Amino acid sequence: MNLPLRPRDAKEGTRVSRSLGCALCSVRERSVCTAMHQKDLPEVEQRMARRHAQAGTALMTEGEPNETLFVLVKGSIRLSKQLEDGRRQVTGFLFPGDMLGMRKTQTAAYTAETLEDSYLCRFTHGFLDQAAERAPAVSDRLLHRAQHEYHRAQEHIVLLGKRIAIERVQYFIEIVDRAIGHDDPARGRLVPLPMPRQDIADYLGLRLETLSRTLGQLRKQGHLLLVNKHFLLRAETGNAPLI
Amino acid sequence: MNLPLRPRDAKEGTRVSRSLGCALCSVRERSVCTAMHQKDLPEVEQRMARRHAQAGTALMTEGEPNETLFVLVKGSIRLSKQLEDGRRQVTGFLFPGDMLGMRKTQTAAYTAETLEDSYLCRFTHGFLDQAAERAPAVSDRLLHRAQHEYHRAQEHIVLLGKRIAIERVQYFIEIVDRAIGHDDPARGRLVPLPMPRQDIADYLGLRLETLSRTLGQLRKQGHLLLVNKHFLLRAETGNAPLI
DNA sequence: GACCTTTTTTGATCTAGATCATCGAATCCG
DNA sequence: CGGATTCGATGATCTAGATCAAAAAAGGTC
Repeated sequence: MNLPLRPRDAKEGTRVSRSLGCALCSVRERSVCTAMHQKDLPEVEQRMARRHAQAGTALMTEGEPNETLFVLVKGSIRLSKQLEDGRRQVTGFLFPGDMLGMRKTQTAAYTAETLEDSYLCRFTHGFLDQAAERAPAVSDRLLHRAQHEYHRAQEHIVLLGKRIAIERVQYFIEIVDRAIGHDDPARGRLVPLPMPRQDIADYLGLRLETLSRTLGQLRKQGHLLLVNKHFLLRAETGNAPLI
Repeated sequence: MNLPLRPRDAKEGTRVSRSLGCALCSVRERSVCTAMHQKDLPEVEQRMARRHAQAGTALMTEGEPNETLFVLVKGSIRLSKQLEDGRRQVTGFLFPGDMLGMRKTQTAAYTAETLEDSYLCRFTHGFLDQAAERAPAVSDRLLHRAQHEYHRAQEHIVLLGKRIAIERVQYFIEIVDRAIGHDDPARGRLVPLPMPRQDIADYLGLRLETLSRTLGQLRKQGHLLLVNKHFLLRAETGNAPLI
């Protein structure tokens, strides 16, 4: 089978990212930037910092202060919280268009780390406050995204509180598929899984072994095809098994 | 034992609520209102609606539009989400000072119902937008509370994903104790539980029977004293068992 | 107060998923 | 390239909490 390569080539990424101004940004309509006045974009471009972050970069650390808002342009981020005794819960994943650090905080509630080489735009909250004064839609946009995160968290709560293992795994694949998006029709139903199995298990409240067994079960039942560690192919919804 | 009565008498409640203006409101500093200009309070008082809601009133329904922001002044609220097949997950509880409906929505993500007779202040989002233009702190306040809800949801995710039954129950008592607060020193470590056991179980991702057994276990071990269905007395932290 | 309904507690048993253990497959690196 | 290391899959067994069943309390009603 001919696998599409993940577009993670750093050099190409850099070029693309630098060549596109805000006006052409692929995630503009999902982020705060959409709320800023068109005429302010040049200043926005000047005041914000574009940043390439290698896989594994901590953007925010539980318990430490955070001063900046990040807009994830390309890549993916893992959010997690640590228990006193070392148990770790992954509380969410962020994909292109998602934002991080909607509000300045003294002690961040969670840790955020890139899962793969990623591109981000950074804004200081000082700049955002100014922007909000000129365009009140900026505040609304931040509130909108915060609310959105809250609703995702509530779905996660339902998942952990009420769903059995196989439902959790299916729902997770659904989420990633929707988040990474059908914007590329050539991609078909190929779902990328940029995170290791342990992260998925820690997100789903399952042990690694249970996740592995459940994925195996879904594969045997023809619901999906595990292409490799980082890609799976979903079967058509309904009952047409793959292969 | 001499139990303090729950202050749920509707007539008394009404009198208290009506006699206090915003300036004397017990939850003002926790809600949006703290962000409004002092001189605007008379208009705020005129434009908002005070409301007494009986136990069991639905303030917001999953899937239906919501136009108003509520500030809970007295009482408690249950937030829940329903699965297709009827399974229900309680996603949160609100206590005095908490807010609901930070943003106007076409389809609410969850249902909110009062657990006991409660007092609320209602604001239309139209009014809030005006207030935000005059005082930008209003927007920030809403964002702050939305963020706060998100962080609570993340704690809930950790609870459901990583904690065992006894930890969940202890953590829940801790939350309620902190939320309903130590503002009344005479109350001591008496924790009110305004919700039925089934709601607590549905919040904790446990079956009713498991919750009941776990509470029994904590009681036997001397960590708490079940005073009656709606009140329990916590032992001092550490190891001094009650009784 | 006696009767009925609802809520909570307690008991007996079962099972989904955890835990422990091993093996195979990628990935890394000199 | 080959050995080391990390990551994922699979097998055997165990257990926390679910499920099924029933009794005991707590409320409500006439």
